[in-house]
Amino acid sequence: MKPADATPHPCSQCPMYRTSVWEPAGAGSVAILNRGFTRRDLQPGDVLFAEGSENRGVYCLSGGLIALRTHRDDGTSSLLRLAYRGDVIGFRSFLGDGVHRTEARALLPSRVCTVARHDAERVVHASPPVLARLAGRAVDELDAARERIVATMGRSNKARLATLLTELMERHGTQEDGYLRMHLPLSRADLADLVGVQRETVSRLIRRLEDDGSFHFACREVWMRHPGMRNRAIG
Amino acid sequence: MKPADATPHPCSQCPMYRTSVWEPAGAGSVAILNRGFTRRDLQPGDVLFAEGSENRGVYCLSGGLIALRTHRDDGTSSLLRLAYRGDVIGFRSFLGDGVHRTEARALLPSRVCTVARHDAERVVHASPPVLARLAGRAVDELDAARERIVATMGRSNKARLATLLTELMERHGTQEDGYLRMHLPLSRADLADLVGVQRETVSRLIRRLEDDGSFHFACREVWMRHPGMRNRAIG
DNA sequence: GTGGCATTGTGACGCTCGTCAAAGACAAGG
DNA sequence: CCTTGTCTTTGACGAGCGTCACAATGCCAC
Repeated sequence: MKPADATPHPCSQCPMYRTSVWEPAGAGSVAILNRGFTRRDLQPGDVLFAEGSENRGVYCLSGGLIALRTHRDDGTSSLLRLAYRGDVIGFRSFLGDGVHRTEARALLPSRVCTVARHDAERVVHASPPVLARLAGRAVDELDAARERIVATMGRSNKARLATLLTELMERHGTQEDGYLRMHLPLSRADLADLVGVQRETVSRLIRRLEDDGSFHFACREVWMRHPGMRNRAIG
Repeated sequence: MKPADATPHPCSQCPMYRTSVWEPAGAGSVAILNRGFTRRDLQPGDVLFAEGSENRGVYCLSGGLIALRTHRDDGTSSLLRLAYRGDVIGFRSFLGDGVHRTEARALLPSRVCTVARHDAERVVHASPPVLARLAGRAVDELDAARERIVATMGRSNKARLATLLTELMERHGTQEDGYLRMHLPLSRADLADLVGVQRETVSRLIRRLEDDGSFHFACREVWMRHPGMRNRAIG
């Protein structure tokens, strides 16, 4: 039989390996991981899992952008979270009741690493530190949700939209002679969900941000004044 | 030496024992639990832990009512959660970075069972199912926070206040010739925090609920029409 | 009782946002 | 080309809410 280090950890080549939830898996768990590990590429619009469906595994996003939404009975939906590289999704239903309460849909071409549910359960059972990391992810999500609640009560819609755009710019923006520029990965309706207002209001908030000179919009193209360059307007 | 069952589980007499996070503790962990287990009674206004303080343990509420708040830099605060009997608090910082992000303050006379942090860590290490239950609690909190976000976007302030009052009535109300009556454990400011509006708006929402005939208020005394008795007004 | 102090209710005002409606922009498909 | 559907913007209107101000109430210590 080969020594244990002959079966490398499936995430060992991943840039997010150090903070991966699977990183603490013991030697025995690595074999399970390798068996239950699959990769999948998603195109924009592809659904990784549907709301109400049964959990089939724990997903780790190795690249791209995935939106987690809930749908209300009146047909409207709420965008609850954006997942980027290194984020783990599906752990809520994995740790909880086994049923997804959100829909995961790709907004950009994305790649997810999946550990099938049964194998994930075995790994968690054999390597409790993996469970501890999953719990840590749950706490992070809880913090984010509470931060959103607090921000809703304490800051104006315009300020929250500006913050959201700044965060998006950090992830999707590119430098362009003094400005930051990005192609918005979100529709106006999605922006509205994240800020907590109606679509039309987002249009008006965008207009007011442009009036302030901090942003310039052309459909989904956005220019933003570099942080620190507060004296020049855009456009 | 006595057999293992000579040291009973410290929660074994608790009405919430079956769902307690400590219930799955193994025989060895029970000894640790008994050593690190303390009870504490809180009076209204007493602070169990302060925002920004270091986690000193995991707290299980065996009775009463505790409010978890965050404070913003402008001096205002947000009431994030109400904890009742059986709820576990302090696990966020225990599972996370070790620093409380909320303040826990008793609203009613309360009793908390505490497992000191060091001992809790040893128990979790020795009995992974305990960690799984803590993770489950984190997921529950996450669900509650997301539910609140979704409700904020999808329902009117008046409807959310009515829902909140109904939930409070279920816990604090007593039957009174066809009505439910309770003494509100929350100030108007706290109600405002939970609904997500200003204090004055709560006063006006209350007036509108009274105009509808569904509630009657006298300071902190509240009467509510019994669910199903929709034909009679109150007052 | 009296004097603070916190809590609560009320009024006025202005702004923001939700809602409804309509029109333009754009891509996909026939 | 036109049609269709989706996304986005704009306008008009009204209701609701935040803000400020002030009065009323209740509570507690003295």
